[in-house]
Amino acid sequence: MRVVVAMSGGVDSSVAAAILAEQGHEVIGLSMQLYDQSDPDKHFGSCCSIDDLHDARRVAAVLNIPHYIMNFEQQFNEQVIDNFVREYAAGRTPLPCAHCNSDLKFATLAERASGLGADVVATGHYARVDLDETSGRYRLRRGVDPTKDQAYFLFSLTQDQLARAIFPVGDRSKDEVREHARRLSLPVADKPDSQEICFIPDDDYASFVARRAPEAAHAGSVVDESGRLLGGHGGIHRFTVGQRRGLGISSPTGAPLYVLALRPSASQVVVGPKAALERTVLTVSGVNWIAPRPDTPRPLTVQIRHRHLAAPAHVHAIATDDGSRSRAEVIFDAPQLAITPGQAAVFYEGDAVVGGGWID
RNA sequence: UGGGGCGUGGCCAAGUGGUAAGGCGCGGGUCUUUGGAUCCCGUAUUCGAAGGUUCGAAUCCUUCCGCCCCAG
Repeated sequence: MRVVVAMSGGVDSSVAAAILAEQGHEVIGLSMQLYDQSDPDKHFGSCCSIDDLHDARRVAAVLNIPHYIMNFEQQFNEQVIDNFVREYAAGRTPLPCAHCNSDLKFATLAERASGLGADVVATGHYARVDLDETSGRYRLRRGVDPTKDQAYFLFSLTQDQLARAIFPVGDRSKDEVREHARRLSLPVADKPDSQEICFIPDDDYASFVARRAPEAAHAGSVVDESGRLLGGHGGIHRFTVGQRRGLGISSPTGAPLYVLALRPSASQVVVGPKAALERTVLTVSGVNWIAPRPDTPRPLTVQIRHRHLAAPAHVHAIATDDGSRSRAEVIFDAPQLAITPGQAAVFYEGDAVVGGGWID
């Protein structure tokens, strides 16, 4: 079978390509160029920098597979970065990796793959996909390595996308993947794991947002739940629900303060004690159902951020104004801390992703 | 000059005789393909200065220094 592998230049996607090649597939390596690489003053983060593209090319050479670089600057800008900036400007906390996956890797890239005559697209994600014979639907499951599982970032993949997706490292541990890379002498075998936001060069995401959305980056006030003024801030985009550090304010009681909510229209940051971060109910929009949609409350577990231990809850679809039922309500059995608008709430049944959506 | 208040780590600040809370900030760590996210650890031998009382003082007394408010 002809397979396109999205190669980021990291260990995981490199080993994914290696595994497929070893299995005898006709593997084509594809890398996405996401930034304008012509500006020497710009240096980029952990994914898809010029160095990463070189790494991908070197790995492809070792594996003896063809490798192409496709320019995705415009799409990345429009679908990932613009969303990122817009969300922060609106007082929400974006999850760019999820957009990058669904909108770029499994949408645009899959399209290009078809152009190359490939049947499927593989990535280095720690997740698994299989066909549920009884329902005829594809299932998305967590990766076997619980410390590296990335199913959370893939919740918005559609049945069509899942049908053509392969995750070769999903049933391996990170250690096994690195070992595999060393055995093949892949030049990226000991490359550090990526982290942080790949398109923010210096960790200074706030300036990045302020540059792209100056109208949203104006000063405002920090208030408590009763509206009492506690201090000022340099822009609502600098904060996220649940945040403790960086407020620069001591509470009158001496207890730590956490961001409870952001009010973009008033440019207000609302803070309060940790206990005030607890919520039992949330709603999500833009829901993608991978398993059949539950129209009545169904017991599942729900994960509200990466690295959050999915918590027991009842989930059911709710109708929107146009009746499309693209929203859902989640009622947790026990209160959860810092449910953050803009993040994804992903529903699981065991290790299978039932669906997920964007927290309102 | 008279009256009042206050001086606790870089900042806010609790503590009024029993051997320096807490928060912010900062440093380090954990975690991490979202979050200047969370979480953890560290951060004043010393309480404006000098004396005194006491077994023991940031806390009581004396003097001095500095700041603030009111009066003039």
